[in-house]
Amino acid sequence: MSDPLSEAFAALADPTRRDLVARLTGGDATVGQLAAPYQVSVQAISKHLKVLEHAGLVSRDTKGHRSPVHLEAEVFDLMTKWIERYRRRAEARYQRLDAVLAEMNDDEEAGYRPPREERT
Amino acid sequence: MSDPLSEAFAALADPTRRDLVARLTGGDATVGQLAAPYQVSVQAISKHLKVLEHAGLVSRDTKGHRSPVHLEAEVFDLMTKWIERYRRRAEARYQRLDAVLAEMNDDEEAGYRPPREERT
DNA sequence: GTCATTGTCAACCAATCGGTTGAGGACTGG
DNA sequence: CCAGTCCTCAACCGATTGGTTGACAATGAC
Repeated sequence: MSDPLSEAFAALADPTRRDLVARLTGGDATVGQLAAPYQVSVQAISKHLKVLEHAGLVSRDTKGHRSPVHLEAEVFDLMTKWIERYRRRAEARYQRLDAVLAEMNDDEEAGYRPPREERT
Repeated sequence: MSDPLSEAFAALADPTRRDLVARLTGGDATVGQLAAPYQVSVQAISKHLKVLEHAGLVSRDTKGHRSPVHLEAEVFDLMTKWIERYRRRAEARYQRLDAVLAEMNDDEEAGYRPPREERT
């Protein structure tokens, strides 16, 4: 996968993982505590946490087992920024089309650079 | 997949699809125009657009073929709200832990409702 | 030191995904 | 009407995903 934004979005595309994140806003928790309410195996939750961790949404105090998991705010910012940028542009185009034409022409359409690097 | 938030996040987990969205902020476009810059087949892009459409990020004027695709802002809001909610809580916990304890206790931890419905 | 608890690793499985090719449907332009 | 263009549908393929079970490493309690 490799790029941070893809990993972050993919991590939150799963309802169980979103639920884990939601519950972690209530405070750090161990894997066992986190796994308890679900019907799937502890191993499955462990995998989910690994995905969230790899995406940078969550971190662990690596002190042996029983290690608490806690939320990281940083990557949320990344996503918000991406979404907000395009959302605002989409709304702008919709609501006052001509008013934003100038802005548009600056960075879009002219000299398109293929999809390898993110249009950050 | 079924739930809107999962579909939206999953749709944006792919770099090509994010790039399509980014380009559509520059204005509506046909499938052919959208597909041109990439090296993959037109059919592949058509599939990507179907995913974006199904997620509600994009809509099409169904008038036959050569139909333009355009961005929908609404679902972006959904995602932003979800992310912002937890991001803010994560930051709050991190920066001024005790100040938010009251807020936390209101809706978390007491009476956990298993993961079927989203913790909206 | 012993032993139960906690969590991860590994192998496997069915389902989904992103891509391909091939065929065909539906407009558009003459 | 006919030809060509634009797009989608269908079938297939390899890789990834979310889940399982089983084994085992490491910590904590006594």
